[in-house]
Amino acid sequence: MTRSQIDWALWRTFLAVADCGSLSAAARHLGLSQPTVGRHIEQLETSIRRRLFLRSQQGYLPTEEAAALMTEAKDMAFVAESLERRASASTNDASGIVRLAASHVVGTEILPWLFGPFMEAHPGLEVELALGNSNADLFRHEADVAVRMVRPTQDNLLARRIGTAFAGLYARTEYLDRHGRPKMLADLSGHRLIGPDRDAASIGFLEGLDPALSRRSLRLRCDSEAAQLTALRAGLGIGICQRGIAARDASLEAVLPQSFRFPMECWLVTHDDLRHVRRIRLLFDHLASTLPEWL
Amino acid sequence: MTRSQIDWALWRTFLAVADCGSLSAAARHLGLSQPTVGRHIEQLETSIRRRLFLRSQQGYLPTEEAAALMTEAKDMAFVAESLERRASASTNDASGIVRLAASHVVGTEILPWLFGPFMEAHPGLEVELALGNSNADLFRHEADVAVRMVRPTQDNLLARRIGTAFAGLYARTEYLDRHGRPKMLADLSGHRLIGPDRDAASIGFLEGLDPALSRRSLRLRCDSEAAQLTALRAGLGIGICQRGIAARDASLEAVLPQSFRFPMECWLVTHDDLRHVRRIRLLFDHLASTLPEWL
DNA sequence: TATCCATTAAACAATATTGAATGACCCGCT
DNA sequence: AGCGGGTCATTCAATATTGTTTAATGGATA
Repeated sequence: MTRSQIDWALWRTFLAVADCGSLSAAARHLGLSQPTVGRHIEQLETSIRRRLFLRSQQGYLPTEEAAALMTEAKDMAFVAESLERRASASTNDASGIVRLAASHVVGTEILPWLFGPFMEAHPGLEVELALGNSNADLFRHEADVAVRMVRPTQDNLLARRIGTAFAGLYARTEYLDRHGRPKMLADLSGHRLIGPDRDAASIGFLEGLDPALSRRSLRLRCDSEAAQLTALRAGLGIGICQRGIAARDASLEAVLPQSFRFPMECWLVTHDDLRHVRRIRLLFDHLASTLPEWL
Repeated sequence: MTRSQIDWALWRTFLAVADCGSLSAAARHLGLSQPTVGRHIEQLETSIRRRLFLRSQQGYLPTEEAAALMTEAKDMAFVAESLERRASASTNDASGIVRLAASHVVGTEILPWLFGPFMEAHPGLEVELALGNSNADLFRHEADVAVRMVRPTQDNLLARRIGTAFAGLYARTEYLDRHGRPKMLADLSGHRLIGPDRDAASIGFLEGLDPALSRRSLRLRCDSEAAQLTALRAGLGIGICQRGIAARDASLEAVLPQSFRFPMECWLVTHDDLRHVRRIRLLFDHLASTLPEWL
């Protein structure tokens, strides 16, 4: 069943020391004393017969071996946190914490607008937003519900198709007034284009749309879509934006809307076994009903 | 960083009690005494202000709330185990435990044959086989390396395409002697077909190949592919089998090999950050070089 | 160079955790 | 009905863990 011999608590202080960089800092963070934290590390090191930190008067420096364990230790922390969160609220109460994962853009541009009436209706509920682009978050227990733009493949996930978001090219009206409005795709080459930097997925996606849209053809490159959006709004050039978001911004104007438009399926995802947890169900259903009109 | 307040060790005994069904059994299993296990549960329950077990003289029965936490608690155990395993062996030693995930069929029919020379060459290495059909195992830290028949979608995974395995219809020669050899697809309907039971993915897949292959057309249904294979070998009927496996079994004979043959990409997958861990790399490379000829 | 602020390490006392032992209970079996 | 095997709860002493305090060390700063 459980074959592990090492006290799980030791991993927790291991993580804290590695993150904080010193016994003392970790101790403050964990609410323990510096000697105990030191003893925990000692204990862990003798258990695994391996040195995890280089000691110095300036703090504890993780060895390579310790660094290799960090991702897993973090996972452990995620699970613990999630476990605690789920345990602290009843299954069928409309109270507790719900953690929602989404991309930066969706999380900043759309979601906040949807929470007003929801939080009004359920005063006991707390919502946490975990923004990022990884789809791993549901698996790593970083969130209870996720808004995703790709169809989830994993089983043991409950997914509902919310609708289709369309993305297109947009630019600030002032920019277009000054630099002209492209009439055809070829006109784009003369423009300041905004797009991804080194994110392989996005670049590949862009080139798939039109081979002319290589990475080098972009004048402003940034992997943060939120920053790209702000750049658009600042009038720096032409870039990709979701139609729904652009539509709600009077300063933005569509560019070549008929020749450049691609759909993105939008999915709402949660863990299978959380289906019947009241607070999660509430958020899930609320998003399912309100999100579509924002796409 | 770590917002959890609850001692991680408590979750460990929580899991043990829920799994074992009683304080005493859990205590034996954990190497603790029955009173401490009881105190742990008490402590956990007061921490989360929720009752996790129904007490009785016959043992501790998990409440619904506790049941809802089980998957996560198990995940925690997986991570802890994996952490311990990875920590106990040096990054650049050819020693320690490597855990390999694969389907039941691959794990029973192919992999054992590949380990001989490998374990000979690396006496310090221990190999664990985690057989199952879920692709979640890498994520849930159940394994270090996985053999998968679908292209892995997650990022932060290192995947190498091993080759293409072909699957086709096969039956035992005796069966075909007695019941005749189908000459065309339509002939199949008169035969005893062996296939999946309720596994939605497999059923959908089968129907996609040929609409005639509905679930009802199957005479022996079982979700275990290994059992299907044994049924084939027992001469119970016609079923799907990987070409490589069937080729090594003289009693099996291909059925309609030209009209029914579908490819499955075979992938070797590991975590990104484990690329440089010696023992994992060794297994990965060994499989990459020996597996293709067995497909 | 002297001082201050951070760190780790060591020693000892306070505290919390644990285990052993016990009694009470329930179930199934003979 | 009585017995054996399993369970849980309680008590108290043994033990292990923790915190406090101290001293020593290194780096930054004036």
